[in-house]
Amino acid sequence: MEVHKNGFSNRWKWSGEKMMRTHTCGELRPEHAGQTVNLCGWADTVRDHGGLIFIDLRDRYGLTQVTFDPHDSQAAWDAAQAARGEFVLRVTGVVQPRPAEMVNSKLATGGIEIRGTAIEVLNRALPPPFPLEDAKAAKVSEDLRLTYRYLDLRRAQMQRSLVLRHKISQAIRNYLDSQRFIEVETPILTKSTPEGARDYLVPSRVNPGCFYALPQSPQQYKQLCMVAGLDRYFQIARCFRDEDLRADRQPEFTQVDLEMSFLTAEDIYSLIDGLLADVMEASGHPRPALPLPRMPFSEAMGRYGSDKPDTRFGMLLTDLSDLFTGTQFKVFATVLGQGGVVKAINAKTLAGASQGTIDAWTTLAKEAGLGGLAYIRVQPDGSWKSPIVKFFSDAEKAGLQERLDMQPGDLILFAADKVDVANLALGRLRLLAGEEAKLIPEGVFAFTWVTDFPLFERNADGGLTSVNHPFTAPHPDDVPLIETAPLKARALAYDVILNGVELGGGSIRIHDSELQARAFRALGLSDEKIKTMFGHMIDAFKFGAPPHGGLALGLDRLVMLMVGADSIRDVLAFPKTQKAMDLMMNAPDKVDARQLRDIWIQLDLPAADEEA
RNA sequence: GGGGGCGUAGCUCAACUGGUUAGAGCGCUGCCCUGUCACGGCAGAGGUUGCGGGUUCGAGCCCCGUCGCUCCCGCCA
Repeated sequence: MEVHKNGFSNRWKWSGEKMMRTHTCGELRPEHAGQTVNLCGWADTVRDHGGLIFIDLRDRYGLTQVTFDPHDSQAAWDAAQAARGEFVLRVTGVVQPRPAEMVNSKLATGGIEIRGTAIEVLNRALPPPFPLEDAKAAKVSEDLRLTYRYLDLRRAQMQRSLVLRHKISQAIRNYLDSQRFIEVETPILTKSTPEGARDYLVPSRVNPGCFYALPQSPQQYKQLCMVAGLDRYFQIARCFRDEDLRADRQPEFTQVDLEMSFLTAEDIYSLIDGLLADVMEASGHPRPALPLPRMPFSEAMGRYGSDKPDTRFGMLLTDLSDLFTGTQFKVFATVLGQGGVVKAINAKTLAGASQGTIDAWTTLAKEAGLGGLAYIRVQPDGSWKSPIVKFFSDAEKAGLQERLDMQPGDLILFAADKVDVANLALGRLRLLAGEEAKLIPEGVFAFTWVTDFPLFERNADGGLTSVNHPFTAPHPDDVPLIETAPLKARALAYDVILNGVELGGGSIRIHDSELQARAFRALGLSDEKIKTMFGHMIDAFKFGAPPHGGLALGLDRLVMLMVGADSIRDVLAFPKTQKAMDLMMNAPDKVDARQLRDIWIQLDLPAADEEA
């Protein structure tokens, strides 16, 4: 079977006379010479030379040049004069190879052109409000592109992204099918739960005062699928979270959600390793070496200052606490005396960073909780320029020199604080400095697993929250810590990271109702609350729940990284703005008072907004 | 909720320190043009400088507010 450059097999062969087109605009080659063809598409450009008119006809598959010469057909030439950009056209003509000097090597179809004998304007078009050439459209303000998204999506670049997204979804489905997974759809109208993000709520007409929630993920359903004995479940599932947006966060997004029974974490790692390798291949990238690298959470935080380490470059955090034990430098001595740490990164080549840059980084370090940002500039002659080195002993200087491998041109940035604060601050600075120093290579795909996440963390109210979610199994060695030292307990939880972006994560779940109850109690949930919120899960686990676990991958982020986009908006057909608006549909919008009455909603808005 | 950036013709941008009639390229319209593929040439139309208020003899420019888009923190896996 012939496979086209666009990746789609050529399954269709038109011959019926009712068909509007015989070929697509990306298909014709010199071997089609002499054939009479029909093409349909949009006028990409119209170049009218007076006597001779060129129209580049465009569809999803490519671009084909059609010529209209009055000697071929006076009527077609007359009609072609009316064509304008983005008109929808159907042309009839004869495929003709181009003489060597007229071949357009930039076009897949550049070896031929169509000598047009008839043209039909299927639809006229207003001039588009912004240019549809990729190079120009990339600079157009995004709100305009979003308002006319159907035009933005005509661009080759956008179509490539959507096609690749489809290819990736297909690769994932094929892979999981080959691994005995079955795709199961779970409800979109479901129940609100207290953990996690803010829910999108949907009022119930037939149950006054009650609300569904849109799922933040199909988490509970997929676990219940395991209790049901489905063994291996997956779903390419839409998820909803009512939180503020980012370049990589939309209010609705898509997860590759999966769950399996009778497994260990190793089974998940190798399963997802294979899946990601297939995704890379489907995206036209080389398959990564397997198994993908792994590091424990403690190492990610300690060396990269992040739970989603960007392993494309070094500049790792170096712990200098032991070197400065007993130092005369009061700032370090005080921190160390209180059980804190002194850590540093070597921002290679950035000794010449402007004071403005250093000031900006200092501001950022303070936002991260640091008291200030100490630094050393290593001068071209190897000497150190710094407000703090005068406090260092010779031994301390020698130790720094050796551990940080300080070379002329280097900039050393110090953080002295509680370990979590120092890691977080240096982790952020590392990313900025790495970018500033151009240390982050293009076109590299650095995957890593982060394993052994903590089970709990302290929340703003001083209580405990699940790092992952409350069904996450503790590490078997750490079960007793749930009551005695919950913050020290590790979880059987893991994230998979690509280039510093969290692609997804998951865990082995608790399948024992007793252990699950202990975990809920550690979170400070009352027995009554456990029953109303999670009673169905506890009940289910009493009926023979198998050991199970799983993971969810952010499909939007995965596709974004595969196509090299900066935002998941670029790989979504119809994304929302930062204020969660759909500018094309103008959603959300006000609704009729009667609709509100039906669902028992009464608005009590500030006076300024009382229309509607 | 907080901090930063942006907002001038359909699009992308320019407009000195606040100073006369707000310009350019692309696009659009008309005419000319038979080998272009970023076609070319000539002519032309097109502006509530996001919106509201203020300062000033005078505001695209300064101040206050507001709206929209965007990046980040908080929030969110």
